Amino acid sequence: MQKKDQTLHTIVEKSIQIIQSEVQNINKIAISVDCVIFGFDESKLKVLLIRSDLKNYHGKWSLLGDLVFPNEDLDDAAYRILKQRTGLNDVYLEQVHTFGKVSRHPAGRVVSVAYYSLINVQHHKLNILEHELHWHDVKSEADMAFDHQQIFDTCLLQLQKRVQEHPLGFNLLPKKFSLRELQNLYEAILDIKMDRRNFRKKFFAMDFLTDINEMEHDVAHRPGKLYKFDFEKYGKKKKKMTGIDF
Amino acid sequence: MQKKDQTLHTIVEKSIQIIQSEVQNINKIAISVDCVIFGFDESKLKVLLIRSDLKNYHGKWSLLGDLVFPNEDLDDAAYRILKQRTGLNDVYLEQVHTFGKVSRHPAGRVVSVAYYSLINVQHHKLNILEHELHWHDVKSEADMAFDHQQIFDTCLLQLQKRVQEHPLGFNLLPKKFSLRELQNLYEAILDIKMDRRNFRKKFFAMDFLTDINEMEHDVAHRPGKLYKFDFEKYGKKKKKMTGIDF
DNA sequence: GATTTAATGTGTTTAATTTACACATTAAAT
DNA sequence: ATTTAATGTGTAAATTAAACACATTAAATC
Repeated sequence: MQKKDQTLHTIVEKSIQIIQSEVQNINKIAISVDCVIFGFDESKLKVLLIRSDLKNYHGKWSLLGDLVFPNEDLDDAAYRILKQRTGLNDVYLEQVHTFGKVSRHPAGRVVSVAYYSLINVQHHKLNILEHELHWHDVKSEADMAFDHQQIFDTCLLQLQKRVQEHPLGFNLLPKKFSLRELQNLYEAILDIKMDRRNFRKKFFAMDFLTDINEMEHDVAHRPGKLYKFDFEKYGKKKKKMTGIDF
Repeated sequence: MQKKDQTLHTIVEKSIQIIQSEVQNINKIAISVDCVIFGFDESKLKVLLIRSDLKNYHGKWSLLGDLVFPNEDLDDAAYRILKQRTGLNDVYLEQVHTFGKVSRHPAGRVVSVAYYSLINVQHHKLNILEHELHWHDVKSEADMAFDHQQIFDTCLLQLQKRVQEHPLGFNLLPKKFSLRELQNLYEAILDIKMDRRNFRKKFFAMDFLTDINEMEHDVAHRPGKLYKFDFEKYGKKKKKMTGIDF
């Protein structure tokens, strides 16, 4: 355990050196990506955080990020981090905002491009204990390093907005899900309660849910039917969004 | 004229050198901002472009951009460009997306943060002829350098979305405007026709337009009433946007 | 100054969407 | 057999969006 801490510390220190060599003396700007990785577990929206081990930020939580390589596309850097930390390919990933205040990073000038990502926690069983990773409930405040709280807030707001306009949410669920799970998901993301009947009516009216004639198992009450989201069908219809409303 | 061209050419070559020194040898990443500056004139949505003078892109149009200084906040860099090119302070400015493909810029690795800006062309009478600046109608295709077409498209889409959710559009209009001008603006931005009566009804129902008891002048028909947008009143109400719809 | 022109200003009806709301049913657990 | 905790279902009311036509006004023209 001590040895692991030592290793971590070394890695972190090395990272700092790299960042400093990026920005010191030559007085240039380094670029990093930070990923807000969302998961959904036990009807709660979670975010994947890692312990920071920088001097000034010891014990604080940090988003998952890294410097962008000079010969690496920005998006590829974000995918690399996701792969490293979760072992997952083909995750939903979306760029949100770039944070570029001069003094946002203690090690020097680092401009950070923020992404959020949606993963199915069922598929992700690895690496959590290996690194000091932790699924944090978004409703409880985490003590975050740097400007990571701001980055997180921005990404959560973006997710809340997007999830009402596009069927992103399904990336957080298993392929097969009940309508209760779907509603719990929306309620967790938007932090509101919804009427069950109207919720169901709305989704059935959209006509993108396929009844797969299976039921829930292992629930201590009447089991619900399971559905899949028909992405193909969705892709064919395009919604014209027209309506001034503010 | 030849002399001006010569000067321009020198400036451009110097820019290239700077960019190259940013990225060559040391193999680092440079950061730039590119601004999509929108204006509204003669009932048409316009974008401010400049002639590119890079070898490979001679004669093509380019967005207004520059490298970010190492000790300069990202947003400040965007404001600096706007001030330089339009002479305007206090313009509406919003970050949209960061473009970071390795090979997007011919001079080396440059990651560019795209912003769009909304200005009132009435206030902007300067600098157009000085530089090779040009207000380009967004509905006619411009032959653009680099990936600037993509950056522009992304920003226009963002504007179209935002303008339906927030009262941004007024930044493109004079303080006092008629409802026809307002409708022309929305029709130009969204590239659709709207019903005049329903449009008026909607804006009156919002109750953010102040009747200032003035009329249009110099129109060859019955003059309309002029209004102001009450930003203060708007600031007090906050719209809950809740409704899954895709 | 009479006429033409090109716009402004105004309401109602219909359709579509959203919201509010209650009870019988089911499978598992006790 | 009973309790528990959820599923599954429909309707009425309210709100919002869409379609649609005519009298009025000031300037420009004849």
